[in-house]
Amino acid sequence: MHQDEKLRLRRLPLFREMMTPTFDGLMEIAYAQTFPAQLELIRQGEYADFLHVIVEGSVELHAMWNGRNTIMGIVNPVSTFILAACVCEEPYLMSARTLERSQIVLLPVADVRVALRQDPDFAMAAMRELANGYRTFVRHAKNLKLRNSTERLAAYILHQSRQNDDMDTVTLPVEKRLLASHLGMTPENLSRSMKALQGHGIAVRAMRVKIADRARLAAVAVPDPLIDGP
Amino acid sequence: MHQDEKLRLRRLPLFREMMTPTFDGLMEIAYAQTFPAQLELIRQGEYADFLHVIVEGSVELHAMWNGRNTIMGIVNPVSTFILAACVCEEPYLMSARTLERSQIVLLPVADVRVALRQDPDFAMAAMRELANGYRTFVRHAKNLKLRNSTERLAAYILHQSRQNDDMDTVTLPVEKRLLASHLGMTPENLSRSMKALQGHGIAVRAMRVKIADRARLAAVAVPDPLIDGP
DNA sequence: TCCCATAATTGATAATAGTCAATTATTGGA
DNA sequence: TCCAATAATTGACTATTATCAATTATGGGA
Repeated sequence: MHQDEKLRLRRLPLFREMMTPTFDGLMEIAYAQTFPAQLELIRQGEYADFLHVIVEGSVELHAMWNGRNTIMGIVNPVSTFILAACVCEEPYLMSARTLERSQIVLLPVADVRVALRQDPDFAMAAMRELANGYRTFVRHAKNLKLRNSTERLAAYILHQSRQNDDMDTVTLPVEKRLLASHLGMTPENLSRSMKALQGHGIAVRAMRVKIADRARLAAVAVPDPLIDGP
Repeated sequence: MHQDEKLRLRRLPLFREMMTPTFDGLMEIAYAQTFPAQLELIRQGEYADFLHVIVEGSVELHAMWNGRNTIMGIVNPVSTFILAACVCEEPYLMSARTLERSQIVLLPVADVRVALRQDPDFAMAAMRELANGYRTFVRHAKNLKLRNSTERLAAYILHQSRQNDDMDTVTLPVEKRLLASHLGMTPENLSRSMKALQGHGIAVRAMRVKIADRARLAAVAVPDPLIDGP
């Protein structure tokens, strides 16, 4: 663990407010590791051994059942994942795989649990982190149940734009087939939905989506912070 | 708050391990209230004022968007709901409505937050509660994305049986139209899926489902604790 | 016990989404 | 720069799910 990595971690909501001794204690036993692309970091059904913090690269959370597979989320730096399985001492519900070469900091769960007990600020931060994770999946489920696939895509594009300062051009952060899986549709259907939305305010060229008429796109998406997030 | 209500709350995972003074302090400002059926307790988009504990009756969590509506979960005694919105100080993502006459204990969020800071055992329990809620919705999303509607119904029936000591006769705990919404389908489709499953090991008479051939039903549902819960 | 409001079912049809196969783009390495 | 592997798109078709309308069943009060 280098000094500047420590500092980046320290800025995370989860670690920002914890006491310095607790933080330093955790950092001493933490280790950073660089993984190649497409590496399975976590397999669903196994038990948590480390809390993961992604420092560089990107990681996909996915789930499998009966030969089917779906992407449940994509994690970008700097953030933690699978805190819930660490707290519960129960098996992972999702697998995690690097999408590209990624640097990950690993914190042994036993030490994390000790730190949680010792440091009320850390505990409060973990609670907020868990509450946010909970809310993310409530939103995901609402999105799936209340919108059809074209509406989900429209909402996704608007939300990406919003995350980027309301820029009129959005560059999709992942391959379309991954995005399709995340949005709960097939790649073929994503393609057709994109085409359909070209009659509703967007223009598409490869990974770049230009929002030509925001109002028309919003009329399809009907954006809602209680689904799309703030 | 009567003494026996206090005791019932005290047995909940969230309150079981907290220190007695913290618990008693919370109970002093808590108040129990009985609500009629079909009463909207919480409206999505509003801010949390009370942590809710259902002591008797049942409550439905639902979400609305653009004129559409879906049931996200059903809460039975004795358990808490909307802890996440309390911790986050952010708006509710779901509404809550009594399904029948229900008794609910209300704990002002401000006091809950103070107790969380003061009592590490309570904080740890809250963390576990949030982690479990998180996992519930991960499972819900996996169920929606990986299974089709008949498979979801089959899995639901098997899970209900499992919850009831593997009894061969399951009595649906809610109206079919509510179950349909929870499972992400229309009532008409639930009806048709029930009929389809009659060729796969079940017999249905009104709200009673008899599992005649568990193996055949399981062949459709492919039960998985990582989706259906333990 | 009967009645009636409401829930559940059924059939017909439409909308939505998935599958398969073929073609066209794209992109990262030699 | 080109080439090959992979991703994306397209078309035809199928499967799944929703909608609408009509009918039948159910269960809680008078």
